[in-house]
Amino acid sequence: MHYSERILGYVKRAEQATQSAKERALREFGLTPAQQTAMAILSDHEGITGAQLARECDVTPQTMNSTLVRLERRGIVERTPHPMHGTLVEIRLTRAGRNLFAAADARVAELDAALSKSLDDVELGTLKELLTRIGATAKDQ
Amino acid sequence: MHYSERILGYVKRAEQATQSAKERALREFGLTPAQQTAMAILSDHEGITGAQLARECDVTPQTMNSTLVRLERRGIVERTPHPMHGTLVEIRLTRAGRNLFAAADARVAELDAALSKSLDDVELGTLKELLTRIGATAKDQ
DNA sequence: TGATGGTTATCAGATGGCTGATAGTTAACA
DNA sequence: TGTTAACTATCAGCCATCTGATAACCATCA
Repeated sequence: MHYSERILGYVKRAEQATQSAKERALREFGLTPAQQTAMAILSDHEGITGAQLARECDVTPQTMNSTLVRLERRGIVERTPHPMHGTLVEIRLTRAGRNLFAAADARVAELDAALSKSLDDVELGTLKELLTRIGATAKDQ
Repeated sequence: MHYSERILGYVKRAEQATQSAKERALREFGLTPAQQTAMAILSDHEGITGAQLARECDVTPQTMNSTLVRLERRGIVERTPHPMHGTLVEIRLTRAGRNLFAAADARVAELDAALSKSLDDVELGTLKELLTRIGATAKDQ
């Protein structure tokens, strides 16, 4: 199989194109795709820890920590030591963070809708299913 | 649409899982996915320039340059000034680079075959087509 | 001829991802 | 009780990627 026809390449190219579109959409908010993803999880899980957030975003705790440092510097999230547990640090969106997220997420939702419109409903479901299956297979390798 | 059901996320997760599998497969050769991709193009395009290689790999010339610096340091590629054109630099795999690529690419082909086996032939074709379409739509955004 | 614009290579600096390592905390159990 | 195992946070360093900037070169055409 020539490398240009490998499924690995198809997935890679599609991801590059879609994430790049997401990056362009987020630029006006000063956010990167990774930051927006972390904020989306945070908006659903008040007071989550960094390690849990990393698992939800499917990155390492170290990667998540570096993202959080940047978001904290800008006053988008705040980290407070857990009241009972000595090691844990609870993470929350600040008020400014919630406002920024609401605006940015609406823009991302708009992009996602535009992407989805290039496929009909059946195709969209098929694509999600096939991507899930091939992702699961990859994890077993 | 809740963020967990967005097509952006499905593509991202699948890419992360498959590229991570590729990274694990390449580790024994001391190569990263980006390096292997550049070597694959080089093996097909003897004497290509950095800018052309960047376009083929769909990255910026700067990104490709940093990858080439690393490959050159390890004696995997060589860069020689174009005989006629003053600015251009021709890039080639060295003999060692060709040998390394042959071994590493066989391993990647094996991984790709394993991933492909989780789908039947029709599904594989469908996946490629849908990924191509959604990627093209993303580029228009 | 010479100026303009497009291409190439490459430096610098930021971000996000990884692995490896360290230190502290908690929980479980012999 | 004390030790061990697991988890958490975080530092350091590497790689890949981007944007922005610079310098050199080439081609075209007024």
